[in-house]
Amino acid sequence: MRKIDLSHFQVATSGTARDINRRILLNLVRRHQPISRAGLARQSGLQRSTVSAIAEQLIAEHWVVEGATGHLPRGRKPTFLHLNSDRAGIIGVDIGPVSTVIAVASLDMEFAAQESMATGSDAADFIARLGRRIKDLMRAHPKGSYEGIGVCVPGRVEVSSQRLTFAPNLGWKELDLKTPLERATGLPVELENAANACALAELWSGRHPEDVGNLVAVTVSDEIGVGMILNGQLVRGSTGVAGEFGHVALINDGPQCRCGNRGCWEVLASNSAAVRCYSQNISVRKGEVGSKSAMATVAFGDLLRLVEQGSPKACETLDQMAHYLGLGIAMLITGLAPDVLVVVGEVSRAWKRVGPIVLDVVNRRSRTRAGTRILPSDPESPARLRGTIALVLQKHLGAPFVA
Amino acid sequence: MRKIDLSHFQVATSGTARDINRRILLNLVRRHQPISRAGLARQSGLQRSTVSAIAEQLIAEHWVVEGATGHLPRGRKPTFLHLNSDRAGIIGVDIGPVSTVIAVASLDMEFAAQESMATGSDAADFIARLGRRIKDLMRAHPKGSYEGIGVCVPGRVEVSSQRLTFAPNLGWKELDLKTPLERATGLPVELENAANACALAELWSGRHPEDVGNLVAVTVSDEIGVGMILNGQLVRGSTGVAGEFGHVALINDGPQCRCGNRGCWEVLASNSAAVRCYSQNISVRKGEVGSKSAMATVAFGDLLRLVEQGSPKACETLDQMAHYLGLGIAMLITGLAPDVLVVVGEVSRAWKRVGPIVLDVVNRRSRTRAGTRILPSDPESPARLRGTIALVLQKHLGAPFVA
DNA sequence: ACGGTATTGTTTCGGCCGAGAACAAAATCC
DNA sequence: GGATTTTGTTCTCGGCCGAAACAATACCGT
Repeated sequence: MRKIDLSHFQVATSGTARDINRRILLNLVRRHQPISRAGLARQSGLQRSTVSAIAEQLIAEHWVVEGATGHLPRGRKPTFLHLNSDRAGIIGVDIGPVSTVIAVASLDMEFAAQESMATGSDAADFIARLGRRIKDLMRAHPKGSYEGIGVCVPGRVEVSSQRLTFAPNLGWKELDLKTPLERATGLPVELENAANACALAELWSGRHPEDVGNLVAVTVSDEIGVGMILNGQLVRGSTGVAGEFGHVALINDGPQCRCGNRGCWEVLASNSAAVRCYSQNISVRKGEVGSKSAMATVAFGDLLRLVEQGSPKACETLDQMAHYLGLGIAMLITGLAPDVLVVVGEVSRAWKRVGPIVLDVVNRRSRTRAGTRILPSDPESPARLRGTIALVLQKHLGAPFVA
Repeated sequence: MRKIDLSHFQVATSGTARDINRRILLNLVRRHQPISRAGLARQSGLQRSTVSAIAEQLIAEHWVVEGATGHLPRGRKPTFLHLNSDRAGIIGVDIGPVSTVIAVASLDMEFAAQESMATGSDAADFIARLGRRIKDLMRAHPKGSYEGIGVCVPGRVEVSSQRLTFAPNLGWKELDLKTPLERATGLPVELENAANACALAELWSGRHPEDVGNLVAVTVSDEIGVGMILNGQLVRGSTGVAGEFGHVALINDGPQCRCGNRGCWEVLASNSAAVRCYSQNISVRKGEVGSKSAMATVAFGDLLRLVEQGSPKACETLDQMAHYLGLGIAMLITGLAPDVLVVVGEVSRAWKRVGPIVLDVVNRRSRTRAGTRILPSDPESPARLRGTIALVLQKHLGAPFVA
């Protein structure tokens, strides 16, 4: 039960009931399609007359379409309803430190096109180029209409103004991406942090059969980000800085983190932490401590390849990374007890090796396992990008804001 | 924006709009009383006619009463509306390991009576005694009617069945308190974990001028519990086991915790941790390591008294406890970025000493302070008990569940 | 003193919406 | 071919909000 926020509430008007039931039916169609009007009435508890009226609206707006007629042992044939996934397209933009991916998806979250461009350090220039690329992409993939643009960034987004407030990896700070992009494209823009986007992707794309209301996404790259969905909705904190569990110190007197602390989860279990650890490992071997050349040559992808080839040093490094990953994950599970925890990032490619170690640590660490399923994100499917689509999708499929 | 849970949703009926607006108006009366109907219309954005209709209902049900008429420079005198705090009473029950407190409160969360009884280890006997005491208390304080009973326990409550599933301190396990108590008293019973109750207490009792939507309560006793309110609502996790941050390991190779881990926050910063530390401290002094007699004599309250008297050993112990408290609080602030974090428990009595240490640790630890205010709970006002009242109150004042 | 004006609270009407019942349509079974 | 069953539509009723008109008070300036 939520407390009503008296500085930001929404009264009910005569159209509120319709809005609520409309969204419920749209979700039921999405989940159970193909489904008849009578089926919807059974599933929802609404009267068939009400369902028919709402269905008529949804069909008129092309959200759903009538499909084949079904077949029953008795009685009149039902006409099935489907979600009209081609009603409109959604643009997803995943801004990374070096390159930015732009994609077109349909309402069923399937991608129709995908291309990438350099990010660059000049923010104004980037926004201009991005706007042009998006317009070109829309022209190349005519979809009838476009619902909006979802954007994710590796940084923090201020929750009310939707401004980017903190993105050390991009070299920008205090930037308004939303307004110029909306002006350039004429579409509504939704901005979100990358880890949060991953959490949304898992929430909305049907990998989990039953509905999960509590889900945590851990993104592992050169940073560690955490996106939390609790009570079925994203937790942003009042200022948008929630989820910085990557900067919780897990051990005393650990390595120095760039946040100023020592022993942060991020400085122990991120990709760059693994690379640093590996470099030191082999440098020590070769007696060239601090050698810049050795440290610069290995990327995290290389390390994973070395593990596949059976390099003992690389395996040792990865196992240690997995151990530290487990420590942080154990913290999240004991504290938040989600139904599902997904690990996103290149490590998920080596989950056959990493997974058991993480699970072992978590089992030893968290008293009440809380039944959390720990899953690697599908490495083939772009989690962040799917999240940007979900970001736009939830405006239509999410629960309406009332009271 | 919340995702609609298709296995547990609520369609809108013709009465839904009224329910929503009614709750909003009731909250506005609570916040801004005394307030006229026209004032409510301005605050809510509803039409005066709608406000009048709803006000008529609320007055008929004695939720609000008409009070004095106001005075304006021009125009008709407004008739002020007040919350009728004596409409009904609420019973609050705070079950502790040794004693249980029962109280009667009015709708404005003011206590009219308060008494305590022994808890005991026989659960069935306890429930029977509790039921009798509540009925006696209601007879002694006739309130017209009673809205319900709020109960908090130092343990975990399964979220759907409202059964007590885990309460090591009480010696009970897997117990249904709700059903027998409802049968005995004829009132609806709401059961909740103690830390969650404290969080609710802070959320609903007007210590915070603006509405806070993100709030964390840390209860420090012989255990450490965390109650989280994010996006304006309690986070229980799907099984009701969220908030066990007390069992996150903050240092490597710390003392053994009874949960099986080492170095848990709870084993470092709880009252019993401080007592253990102090006992070891003075035992070492006196050369009687492990002496049971020395360890048994000191309670945490005694330790606080010794601090007040300026005992160096006691001060040292408390400072260390404060340091570890700060470590855990820093974790919560970096991860959850709440607006407010309240510390509940006997330590809050020594906040003048503890507070600065906690603040210092948090400032050094959390990169983005997120503007979280860290407050001690008022030691005089029973936080857990206030929470049990809030538990019942929110059924009427909380946002309705739709979609 | 008296009309003008501002404000509050009520009344009335129109429109939206869901509930429910009746009805038409369509298919199967006996 | 009629009984039965299921689907989908139509129609009426009651609940509710929005808007506007109206009644009830006050104060102010002349």
